[in-house]
Amino acid sequence: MLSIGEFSKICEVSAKTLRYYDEIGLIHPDEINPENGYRYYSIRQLKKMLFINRLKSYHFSLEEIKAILELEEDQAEEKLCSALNRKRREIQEKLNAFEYTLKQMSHDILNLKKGIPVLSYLDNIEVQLVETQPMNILYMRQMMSSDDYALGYGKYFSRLYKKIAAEKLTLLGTPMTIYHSPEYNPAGNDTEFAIPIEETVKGTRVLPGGLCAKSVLKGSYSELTSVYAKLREWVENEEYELVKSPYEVYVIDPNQAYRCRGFGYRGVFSCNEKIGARPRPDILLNAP
Amino acid sequence: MLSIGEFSKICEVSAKTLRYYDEIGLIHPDEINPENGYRYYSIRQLKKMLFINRLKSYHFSLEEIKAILELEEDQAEEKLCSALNRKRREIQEKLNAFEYTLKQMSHDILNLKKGIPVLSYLDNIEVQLVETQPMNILYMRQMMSSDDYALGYGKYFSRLYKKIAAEKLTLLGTPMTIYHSPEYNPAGNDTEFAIPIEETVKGTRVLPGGLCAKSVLKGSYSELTSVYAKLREWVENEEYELVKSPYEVYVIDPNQAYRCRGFGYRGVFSCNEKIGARPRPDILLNAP
DNA sequence: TGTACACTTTACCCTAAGGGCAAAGTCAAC
DNA sequence: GTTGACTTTGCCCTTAGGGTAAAGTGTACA
Repeated sequence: MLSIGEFSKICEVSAKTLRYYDEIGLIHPDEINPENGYRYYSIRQLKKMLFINRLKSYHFSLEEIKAILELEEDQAEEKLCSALNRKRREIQEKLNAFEYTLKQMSHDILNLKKGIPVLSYLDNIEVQLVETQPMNILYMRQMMSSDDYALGYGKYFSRLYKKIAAEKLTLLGTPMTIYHSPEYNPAGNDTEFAIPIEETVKGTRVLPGGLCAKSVLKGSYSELTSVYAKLREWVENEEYELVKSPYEVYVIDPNQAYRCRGFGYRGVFSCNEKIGARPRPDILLNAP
Repeated sequence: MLSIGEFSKICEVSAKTLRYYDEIGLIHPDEINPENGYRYYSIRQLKKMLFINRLKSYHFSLEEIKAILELEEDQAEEKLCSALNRKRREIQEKLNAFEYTLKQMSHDILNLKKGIPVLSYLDNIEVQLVETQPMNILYMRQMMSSDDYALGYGKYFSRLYKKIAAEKLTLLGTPMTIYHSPEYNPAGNDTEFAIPIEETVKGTRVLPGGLCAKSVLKGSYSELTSVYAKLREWVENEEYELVKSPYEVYVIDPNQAYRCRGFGYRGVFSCNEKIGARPRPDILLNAP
């Protein structure tokens, strides 16, 4: 039998870690001297420890590893395989996120070298007050969690486009999303996907016109929340008040980088100076 | 002025987070009502908050962000730029690590589908007892931290190869590393890089022959520690004892995946049953 | 004016995977 | 018998906040 120090050196794992793993029930020493509490590991346990290390290197949490180790013999292989596949997808996603981050960072670094501050685009966001006309839209309304959005844009817009094609309707503009939830909630947002069309059929409604604060964003999605914040800032400064669901119009394809975001506001100069924390979606909704 | 709730919604950051940032001195509300302690943020602070969010998305820690925010005006741009470059390299490294992990996982998954257990290679590690001959080696000995190894192999071996070329020496084998530290220490290991040659010149020594436990690994570096463990297991079972610095011979290029690892052991059947926790580098060192 | 409810405050405990340190007990070698 | 290496448990620490509670505050509405 090996003492904890010997076993730890063979496995290249610290003694502290081995004690911790014992505590959480991941790997229990084969023998514990009842007199002094010394832990003794058998060489048989080496393989288990190496397996744990392997799974750790695959970024499984200790809890996940414990679950894998406790699998019944007959289904172990199958479940391990599916766990590996799941984890591989997770890592692939993180990798993609890193790639995206790298792109953004490179963009910022390039700008900095040219002497352009990182957040300079904020000062370039122009907010305009516009009067919009009512619009006939084909829509689908759906609760969307924040995870759903990436896939959701493609899914729902392509459904709408299919319907337009199938029923030979007349396209009048680019797609848009209308956010009906009073505030952003990662768990779920009442989201409306819409495309302006000519005909009034089942599944269409009129998006009313009116006074609207408008900004056009040419840039990546990550800057969208800044535009949102800038619009709010403008609205506060100009002493307007948000009165209906904000919406975005995708000037180019939603999977591309050009977007246009608008809010519906009521032009009431005498109202309270702060933006209503909860927009009241009851008066009018304006288009950019 | 905006209450914490209003500011939090505009920035899409939780109120709890804002309080935390106040506590650690990252962003302090412009005004605090001395009567009730209510925090009030000005719209001017929006930009700072958006900047913090941007840096967070680049995986800067809050401490790093704080340091960046506290930079003097005149050097801010330059230091920000270098911080971004540093962080970009960090992320690139993580990305590379992820790519490597994905490769390994795919390899394991493929094996599992064929019915081959993940750690099956462990059972295929053959340990042999061999008698080796003394060898003349050209060497460089260096303290190496665990971070240095990736670059170190290339660096030191290429120096040795350059010397061999410059002095027209005769190559007799592939490169090897000898680990002189009594046990693995991430902070620094006494490491010897060596290449067997014919001539006895300055910078050569004789690597003594003798009894040696030998394993050949065909596989990725990540499996090396398992081979190390397997060798120790074998040595214990056969009741040998480690007596000199272990070493590795690179059958193919050290940047490729074939390696061969050997230990020097003294064939003493009567000695204690456990592997010495610290090998005693004083008797003999054997070649595979 | 009273009440209900939304909002804010501080305070305390929790996370994952151990690291660091201290005090006390134990083991093996000399 | 002594020394030094090893082991034990226990406690506090780490990141970036999340969750909850109790108490105080602000505002809209009847």
